[in-house]
Amino acid sequence: MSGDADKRADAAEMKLAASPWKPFEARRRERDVKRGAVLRVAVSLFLEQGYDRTSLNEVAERLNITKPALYNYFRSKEEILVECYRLGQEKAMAGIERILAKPDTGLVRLRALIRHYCEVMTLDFGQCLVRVDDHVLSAPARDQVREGKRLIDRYFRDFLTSGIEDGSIKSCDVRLTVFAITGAINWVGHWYRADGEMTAREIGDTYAMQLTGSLAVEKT
Amino acid sequence: MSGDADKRADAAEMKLAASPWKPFEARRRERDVKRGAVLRVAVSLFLEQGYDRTSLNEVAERLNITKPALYNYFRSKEEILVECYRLGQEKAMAGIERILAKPDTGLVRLRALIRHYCEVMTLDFGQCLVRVDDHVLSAPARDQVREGKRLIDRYFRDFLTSGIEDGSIKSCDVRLTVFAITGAINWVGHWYRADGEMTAREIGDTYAMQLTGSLAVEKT
Amino acid sequence: MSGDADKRADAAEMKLAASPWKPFEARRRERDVKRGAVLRVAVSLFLEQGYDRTSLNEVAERLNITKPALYNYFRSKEEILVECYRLGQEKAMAGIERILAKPDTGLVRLRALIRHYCEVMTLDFGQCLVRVDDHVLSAPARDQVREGKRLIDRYFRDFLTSGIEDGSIKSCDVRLTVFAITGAINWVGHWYRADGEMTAREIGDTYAMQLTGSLAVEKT
Amino acid sequence: MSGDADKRADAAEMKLAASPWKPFEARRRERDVKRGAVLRVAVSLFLEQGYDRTSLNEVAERLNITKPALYNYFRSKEEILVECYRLGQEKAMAGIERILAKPDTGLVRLRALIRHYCEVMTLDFGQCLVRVDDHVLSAPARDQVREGKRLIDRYFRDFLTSGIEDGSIKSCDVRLTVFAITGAINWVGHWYRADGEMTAREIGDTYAMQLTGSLAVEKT
DNA sequence: GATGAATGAGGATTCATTCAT
DNA sequence: TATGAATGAATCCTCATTCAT
Repeated sequence: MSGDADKRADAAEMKLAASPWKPFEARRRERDVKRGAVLRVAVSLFLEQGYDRTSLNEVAERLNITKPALYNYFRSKEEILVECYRLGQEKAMAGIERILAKPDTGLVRLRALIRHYCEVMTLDFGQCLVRVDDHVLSAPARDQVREGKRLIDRYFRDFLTSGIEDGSIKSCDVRLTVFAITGAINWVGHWYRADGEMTAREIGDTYAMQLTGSLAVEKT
Repeated sequence: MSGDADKRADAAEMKLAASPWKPFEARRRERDVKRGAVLRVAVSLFLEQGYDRTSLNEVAERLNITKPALYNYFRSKEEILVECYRLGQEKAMAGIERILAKPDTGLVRLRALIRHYCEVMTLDFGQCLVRVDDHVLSAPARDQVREGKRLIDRYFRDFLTSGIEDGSIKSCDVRLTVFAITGAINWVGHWYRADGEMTAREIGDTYAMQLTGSLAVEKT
Repeated sequence: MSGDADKRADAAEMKLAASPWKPFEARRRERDVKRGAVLRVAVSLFLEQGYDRTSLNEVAERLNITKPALYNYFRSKEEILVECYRLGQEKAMAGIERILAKPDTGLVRLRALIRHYCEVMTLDFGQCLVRVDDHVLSAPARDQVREGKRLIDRYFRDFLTSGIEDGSIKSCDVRLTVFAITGAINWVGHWYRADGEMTAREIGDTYAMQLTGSLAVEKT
Repeated sequence: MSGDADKRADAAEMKLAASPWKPFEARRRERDVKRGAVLRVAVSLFLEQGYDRTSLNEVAERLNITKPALYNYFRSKEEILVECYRLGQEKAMAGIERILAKPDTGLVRLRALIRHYCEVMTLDFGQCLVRVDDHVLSAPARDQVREGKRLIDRYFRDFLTSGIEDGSIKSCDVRLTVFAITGAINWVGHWYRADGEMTAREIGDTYAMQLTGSLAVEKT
């Protein structure tokens, strides 16, 4: 029965026994796990109490480590927040890439984006994007974060514009319309409760239709 | 009948009219002016840099006074912020009262409220409502502020509901719809620039129609 | 019926009517009354909360005036305290002078002083002497106050010494004995309560005998 | 039998014995030493200048550290003072326990307590009990401190009472007598100078006899 | 990798005191 | 004489960050 599997286990054991240093890969993995844990705890506290009111001590305490230990994973408190923002934007971008992967009318894409973004807004990292004021960041970090936000915003605009061009969406003031849509769905990040009556999916589906209701060109 | 006594009374009245009251009134007026100036400077800095990043020193400096002088007008930094919130809410409520003053359908009222709220969102005190995270407040102050926010929200809900009842608005998920509308117009507070291409009025007019576009019952 | 009384009233009225300035004497008297009121309120607060924890604002508030008004009667907070000390010492000295006025043995005088000092310790100004730490004073003021305390202490010592000389008191370590006596009666200032079970007089009578019990030369 | 495994275990044990425990113990010890140093410096300054006039900066300066470093050892200035009080009370209680350890008449015990308490009054932490006004403490801290004072006072009362019961002390007004005794010896904390002519022991011996002179039942 | 200790910077708040009115 | 306003000084405390171990 035993065979390769056993051999591999043995090898692993020997390596472990032979050296107190875990294999390189494992160590990096472990490190990433811890980094992730810091971010999850941090973002949750930032949302709960605000960035400035959250001390690194509190973050560390919830992780059962000490404050300076955090500096093994992040260079500064600001870097932690920037990472939180980045993770939120990454989630958003992941969806956008999926949408871009297959050809569709602007309207369909816009609706898909709304649906996706609503789901992002139900995640801590997503809410971070709209609930933690980026004024707390230094100018360069703020610029970087805003650049990310602008990038996402541009897809809303692009999808709307291309929808008008391909005839799936009525002509309208693009800028104002995008603001209305993003405003409505950003707001989800403020009122959504995991234990509420609507799931992220339901909210997304509803808003996808409702927010584009008066934009869609009627199919005849 | 009259005589010396009267004369003395007259003299007193004149003196009273001329002097002891005016100074008092003037004093109070001057005080209120200064209080107002503090609030205007403060809210502007809060929006610019965030509440926690704004020190009372900065506020005082811009007013050409010293930090402790602020304590003549406010008991604490928190009280300053609470007043800013209150002023924003007051502006909103003033419009609501005007709307309530004359009878109208729910749809008309809702549109009027959107228009009005958009204008509020172009004012510093209005933007304060949506751009300064109320987590910086102590629990009791926060409760008070949130109560005010809820009050305003309720009118959106009321107008929408009564619109459905009076037939001017189509049946819909009230809660979600109100969130969409308020989200969209709260967002104005984030992107509006006084030197932008659209006036407050134009934004309000556009949103009043656009955000209710798919809700309005078509007149036949 | 009326007569002198009326005339006097008239005269008073005329003076008042004729000039807004009250007669000089009356003004000084009024001023002293107010000064006294300030001191009474102040000492009471000092005892209640400690000197440093008592702000002039509190003093003023209890008098229904404003803080700067106090500066009409005193040059500084310190002066207020110094006056309180002085009044306490004055009370003590008044008794001492009465004792010195009539010839008596050292023992009788010492007992009289104990009785008297116990009563002083039941007054606010008296308690001030032992309950308000004179460290709060500037060096010169402190020296002045301490000089006063030393003066009083010296009479305890003098009476004791002369009692030994005149044979009414047994020989003993004067310094230590005086410390024991003054310690015991100063302590009254800490525990005495006006609503307690013993009157100032009873405490004084008891201590006068008890504290000199082992000192008195038995009469045969 | 044994071999490499054993050797490794031994090595581990030695390391454990030699290093991880010692550092820990040493750390804690060092920490306690520093905490103690803070308290000694603090109490000395409190006595010298009064609590409110002593800034944490001064305390830190005398220790050659910076102000915030103090917060590694104490949570607040108040906690420092409370600890000072506690140490003083601890000294007093230690003596009381020694007295309680062996059976004796009330008179003997009372005299022993007086002797002991006099010595406590020559220590900074002891003087702190009577020279630092506890009004500077917050209500809860004050209650705690006063509870400690009451505890000690009770032993004076108990010893006196039991002395009356066992016939070693004459009947007397217990409350007033205890006040006289404690007043006299608390006062030691105010006038004692380390460089004075009497040692703590001499003062204690003298007071132990003198303050109970008129109370003791004559042995026949 | 993790810790305890220490630091420097900064901020809100209090308060005695002064001054123009 | 009394007041409102303003000030400057001082204090406690918090916190991100660093460093030796």
